[in-house]
Amino acid sequence: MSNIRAIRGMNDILPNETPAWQQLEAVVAATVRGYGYGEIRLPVVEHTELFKRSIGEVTDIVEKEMYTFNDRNDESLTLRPEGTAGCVRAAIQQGLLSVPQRLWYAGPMFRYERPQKGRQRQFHQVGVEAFGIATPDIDAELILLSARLWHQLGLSSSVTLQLNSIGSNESRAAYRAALVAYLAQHRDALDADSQRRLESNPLRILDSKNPDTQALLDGAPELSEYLDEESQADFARLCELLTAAGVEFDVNPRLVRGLDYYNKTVFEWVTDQLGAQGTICAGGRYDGLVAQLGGKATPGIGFAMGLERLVLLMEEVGSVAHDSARADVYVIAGGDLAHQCALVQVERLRDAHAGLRIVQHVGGGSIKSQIKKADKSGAMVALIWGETEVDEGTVTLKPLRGQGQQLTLPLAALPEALDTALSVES
RNA sequence: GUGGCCGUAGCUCAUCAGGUAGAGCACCGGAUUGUGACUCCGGAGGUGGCGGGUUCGAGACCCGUCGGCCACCCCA
Repeated sequence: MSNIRAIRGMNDILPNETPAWQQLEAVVAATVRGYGYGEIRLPVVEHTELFKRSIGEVTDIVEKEMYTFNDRNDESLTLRPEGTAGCVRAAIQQGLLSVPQRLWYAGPMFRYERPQKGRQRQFHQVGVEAFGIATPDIDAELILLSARLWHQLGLSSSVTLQLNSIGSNESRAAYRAALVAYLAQHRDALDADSQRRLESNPLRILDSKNPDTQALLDGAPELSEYLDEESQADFARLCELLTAAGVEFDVNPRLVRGLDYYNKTVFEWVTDQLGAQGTICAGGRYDGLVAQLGGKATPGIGFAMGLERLVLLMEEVGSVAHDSARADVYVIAGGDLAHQCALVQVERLRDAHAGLRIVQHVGGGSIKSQIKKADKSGAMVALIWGETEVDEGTVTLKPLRGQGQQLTLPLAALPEALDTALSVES
């Protein structure tokens, strides 16, 4: 019958792709460390209720994109569609919020969406969250951190920062009413999706891609006119700090968020090099979320970035440092006895040369075919044990790149000879 | 959930008025006795995504289904 395939939208990341991921992950880990953020590791599965209460009941994520199921105890569980909710839950539950906290995490997220470029059903995010700091200096810090990441990854010239403030819940509610009032007068001019959102989530109409809808919005009330004083002041301060730090940004008054918990600062890093899924990183403030999930009122702010999209972008701009070699040294043996002898010596070599990639040929075959494998492995040198070498207690060192000469030497001389061979050839 | 394009060897792709498939790369072996890269020779590998239909006959036409890509939508 037909073979079992991976689940749609849940991709294998193959050995030729993992170096880019490792590169990305290493840069992220080093950068967040440099800002004093601590890593937190969170479950992939949470109570469904957590996401309903944080993301919002009427969002698309909760309504139609979550992997929700009942466990054997008949409890409704959900594969996390994003990381902030779980992070906040853990911070409350583990009592991390009595002092300001800077946290980060990485891992797979799950959303039932139609797969396309830069969008899959299991995808990976890195999230960075800061709790207990209400002032906009932390907003600036997070954005500077993200900007540094792009710099480290060679992506700075490929991304731009979109910035906005969506204000307090009260000011946003007032704006929402005004927007609905305006759009309701022009209901017929709205596209079908926007008409539907008029009831469910009118602010989302602001970032509609429909040109007619966007044109209609030109005459609509502006969110910025409804901002409360504090939000205005904080946003101005944030802009000031970013400018002082030399971070360029575009204020986009129609930038909103698809998750309900955001307030005040929202931002997105976008690129035009990935097609339709151009947001590589997005976040904002969520001052009400901790209290909403049962914790003591604590301000919060954070962002998440999509690792698949970042890897795509890194490949797009050629900032992936790929080295095709899988080995530094390839070990060849002629016959079982020689293989056994080589096996022992190679383990000693690994003791002495930690970090060196030593691949020992297995599965037999002629010396010729083994040398072919050695060549294809990308190794700089081959070590050969044949009958002669075993009898004489020697080993043959054959350089595979450059014009070094092959030589047979006593085992005791091998470590040093290997060092020189590798340093000369590299 | 909607739409467009697509689904032939491991990979990239071809072929043909519909008559039961080919190339390049990769892989394996050989070109005298234990030595790669270049070259030459040879070999293996496909129930043409899956199921049904039309036909004397289908990979080629039709329908369905699954999958892929892109876009809508959504969002990281």
